[in-house]
Amino acid sequence: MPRTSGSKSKKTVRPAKERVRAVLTELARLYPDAACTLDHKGPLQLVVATILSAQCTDERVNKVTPALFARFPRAIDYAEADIAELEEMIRSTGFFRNKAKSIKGLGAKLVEEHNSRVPQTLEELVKLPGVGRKTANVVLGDAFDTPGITVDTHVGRLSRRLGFTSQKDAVKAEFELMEIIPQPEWTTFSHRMILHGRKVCLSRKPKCGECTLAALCPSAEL
DNA sequence: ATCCCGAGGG
DNA sequence: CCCTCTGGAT
Repeated sequence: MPRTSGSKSKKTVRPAKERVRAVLTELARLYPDAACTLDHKGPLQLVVATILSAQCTDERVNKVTPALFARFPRAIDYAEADIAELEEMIRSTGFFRNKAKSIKGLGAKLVEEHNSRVPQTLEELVKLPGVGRKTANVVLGDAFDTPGITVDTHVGRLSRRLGFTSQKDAVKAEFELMEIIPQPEWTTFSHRMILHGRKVCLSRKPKCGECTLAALCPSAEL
């Protein structure tokens, strides 16, 4: 079915290719070693850490995961976990009841349907309890080396400020970004945008004065 | 008061 | 589309 002229879907004006390239180059210079900042070993720990990271800083997640991973090393351990104990161990990350239920359900589903392994496709990952598109992309990129753009709060905000997209919807933004960012750079792009969002392009008070992307940024206020 | 690497449900 | 779930930091 062809798209009719009356479509109300908003299409972001595509940014100039040279400007996109210049932003990517500067991000690479600023954050050459950008990588996942959630402490983890292996896909299972990464999924759990990423579920915990919802509306919570990575720093705080990293404070609860050592004890958590030691207490529940395998998928079956989460599946059999006492929900109250699990809740208590992750309480400080917020949304602890939802997260505990998700993680226990995650363990159960991995055992029952995935041979206790974390699946490696977006479609399967998204069907796991507590795993949405953002979490799935993190796992694909950081555990399975599959390119993916993780549109979290930072990537969404910075992409809009940079004029890379106007979409507030994370999935729409992700698709628009995939069209302007070369695929091999999707994962590092996400990490670099997140780091820049945490250090410079802050949500409330962006530090445009000390931002080396300001000359390339249509939202910069100096 | 607002934000942090969201997801699920109505 | 909206709302709710939660604690910690600024």
